[in-house]
Amino acid sequence: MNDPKPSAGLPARANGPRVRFAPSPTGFLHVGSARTFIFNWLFARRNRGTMILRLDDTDVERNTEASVNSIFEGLRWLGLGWDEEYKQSERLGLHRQMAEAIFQKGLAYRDFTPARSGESEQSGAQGTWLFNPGMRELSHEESDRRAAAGEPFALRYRVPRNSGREVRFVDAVYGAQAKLADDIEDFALLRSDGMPTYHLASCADDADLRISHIIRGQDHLTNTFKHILIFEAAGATPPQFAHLPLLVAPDGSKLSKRRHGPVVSVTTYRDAGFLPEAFVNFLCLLGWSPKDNREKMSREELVEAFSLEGINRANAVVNFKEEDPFDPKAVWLNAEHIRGLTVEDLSERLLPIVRGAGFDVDASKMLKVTPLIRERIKLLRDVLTAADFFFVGQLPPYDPAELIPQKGDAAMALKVLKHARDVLSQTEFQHPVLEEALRAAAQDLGIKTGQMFQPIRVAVCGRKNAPPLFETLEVLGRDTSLARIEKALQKP
RNA sequence: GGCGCUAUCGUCUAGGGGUUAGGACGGAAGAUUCUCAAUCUUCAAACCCGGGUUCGAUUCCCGGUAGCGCUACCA
Repeated sequence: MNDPKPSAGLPARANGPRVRFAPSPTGFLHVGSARTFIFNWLFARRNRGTMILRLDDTDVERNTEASVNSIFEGLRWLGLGWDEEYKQSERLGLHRQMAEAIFQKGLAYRDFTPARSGESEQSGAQGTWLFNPGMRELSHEESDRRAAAGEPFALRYRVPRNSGREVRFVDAVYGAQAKLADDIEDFALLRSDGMPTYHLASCADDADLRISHIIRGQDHLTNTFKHILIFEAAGATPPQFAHLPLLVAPDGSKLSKRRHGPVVSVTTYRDAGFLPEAFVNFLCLLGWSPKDNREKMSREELVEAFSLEGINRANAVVNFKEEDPFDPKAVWLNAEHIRGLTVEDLSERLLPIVRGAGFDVDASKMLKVTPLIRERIKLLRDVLTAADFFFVGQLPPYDPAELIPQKGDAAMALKVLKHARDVLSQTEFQHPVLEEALRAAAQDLGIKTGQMFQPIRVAVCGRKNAPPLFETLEVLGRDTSLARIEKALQKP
């Protein structure tokens, strides 16, 4: 059921770049992860490369099936697809092989120190735990003996000490990077239960899958030095790296479910009525720019314009508020994309939402309502508040005072509605005809058109702000319109 | 603490040794209009600080500050 979907865009070339999105299934699909996926996908499509989805599920403790489902659900909604799919937990043999090879070369050592219990870390307030000489310098004999005796151990990379060695790489976004090996700790390759760590598994798979470009969050920028060391120890050529600035909350902190709630989950945007293409567009503009002032861009335009050079280096704020959970620009872009949809397309997307809310509406009715609200909704779900009166038999109660027109009184409202009833009962319910008839009616009564239309609008829609009156009447039809006017006549 | 990264309007960003520092969202005002929306016009709004280099720095260099990241047998 989780089959990779065929990707859109140019077909991949056999010798094109290979990129991967490698989420760890420990939660729902995060907006930051979605953006990373999108940038990888864009890069792959732009360069006729291959997009790979790899579940980095080596943390048995925290992985959940629900999370795997949530990630697929989110990715499916984005509708971008991928070409190959792997699960890290099914490749453990490969990881252990690489660990063993590194160990055989003497570039890693067994660490018999018992694992630190979760909380009690933060030990060396004075300095970093770079390495433990006792374990690092353990003799082969003793190391073998203790291992043979079944004592558990973690396998650690033997990072060069006092060698003056600098580990370097060139990041496509952040430029030349260098770090003294002395500042890199002896990180773990294998846990004492034999499971590979993220660093090992990730590098082993990247090498094995012939990943050419690693495009991922900037939180991995400093980890990359360790990865270079691993690739080197395994005799593999490191891929190219491109780190992405992070998405952060308005206060600059990183987005977290606990602190910021559902706005960090992709499904929240889907459920609120974002168009996937608008959401993708929005995310692209966070930390990347086409540099030509374009904002609204289609998928094709994004693919065409995308390049690593356009990626920015500073973190980007997702500008949400407590009262206003979505970034205003995301909402605006969504409205922009909605307006760009054909009536048929929009109507089809609206229908399930309207039905889901309990309204009994058929496709042809929806198709007639859609053009009246297309420019009035920002999120798909807005259809429920913008067009509800089209879908109900009876209007919910409203304040009769609303029927009174500007600079008018209850008597005028009454006069207008009575006249409207008479006119509408013998007018063809068709937009231009209705307009002509009602304008004439206003003239008859010697009032302004606004004063004429407003009471009718409220009587028929139950509110002051609504789509244009004549189109609305046409869609509503004579029976419903007259019944509602009749009902309004009982009110004041 | 150590190491690394970053710094242009409130937010997303363009730019780059000499510019009226550009665009967009949001905000304000106005036009249009049967209300709302859409659309159009206008306005307010920014180069973190301090030193250099230079005839000239927002731009280049250094320092500071602030923010973020890594510093787990998480990823």
